[in-house]
Amino acid sequence: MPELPEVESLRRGLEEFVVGQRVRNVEVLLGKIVSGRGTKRTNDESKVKNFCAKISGKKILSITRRAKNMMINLERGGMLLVHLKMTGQLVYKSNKDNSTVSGGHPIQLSDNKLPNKHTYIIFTLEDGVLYYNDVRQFGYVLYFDSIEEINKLGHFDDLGWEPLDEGFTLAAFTEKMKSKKGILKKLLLDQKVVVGLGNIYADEVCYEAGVRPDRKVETLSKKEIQKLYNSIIRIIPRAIELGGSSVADYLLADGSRGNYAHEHKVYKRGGKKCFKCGRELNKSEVAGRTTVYCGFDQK
DNA sequence: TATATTGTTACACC
DNA sequence: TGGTGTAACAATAT
Repeated sequence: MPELPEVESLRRGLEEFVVGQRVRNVEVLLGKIVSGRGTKRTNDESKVKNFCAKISGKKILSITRRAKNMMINLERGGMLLVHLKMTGQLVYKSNKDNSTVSGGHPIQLSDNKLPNKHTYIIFTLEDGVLYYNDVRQFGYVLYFDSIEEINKLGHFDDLGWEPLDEGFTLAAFTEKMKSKKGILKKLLLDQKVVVGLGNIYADEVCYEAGVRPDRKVETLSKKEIQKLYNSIIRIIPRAIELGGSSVADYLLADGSRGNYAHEHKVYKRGGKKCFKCGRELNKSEVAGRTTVYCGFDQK
């Protein structure tokens, strides 16, 4: 489940390998991935044709990110908007040496041939191949002629603060939380408030802050809001630094696994011992999501 | 074989 | 309006 740290790690890795390369060829193996967002997508042949035609021959200028969206910026203003949703992967494999990518990091794909049955887009670049894989097919890779075209969709309109941006201050966060009601975890998962948290980091943030994820926001003290804020701005960069969380269907740009999973304190640890007090961690459903917290250390 | 899983959107409901 | 809950998307692990 790529959340912000995973997307940012992938962005940084890919940037290093593919920026400056020209796209030689594009092959789309599942049309719906490139034909829209949401649940009403279809395999639209004309959209697929347009997608390939617009991208082929263009040089990759940069890769940027907004929330969990990645933008692969092409020549003449064109760009790809990539959302991995839950199981999307972008894997770059260098032609120069099948076992390595630039930078010398080993690519751990020897027993994981590409393309595989979940490969839906193949971008052939000058020095390698970029694969889009997506087991559950919820993600998308869309082409736009300009950022204005994306903005027209209102795609980014409702996104809240980037947790790493200067605008995300304690004062602003506090004010926002004070204006809200409802379940804390729901607010943390709400991309309209702060972007980038998903089910893993929402639980991790609550644990580190010592606040139960099922607390009502309106009952939070100023100090608790501050703890939550501090946890967000500490955990997100730390996770990026470690290359994101390793989950079963997520790989880094170089094919390796992220290392943040080793630091998960609660995610996937329901029933296991709390690292602080040794008591059994509580697993339940909060805001419609599987949630793990310590009933003793989190108030 | 049934169930849990999860990012996001759509939509019904109060 | 704001907040809640659920379905949908799809395939896999358990």
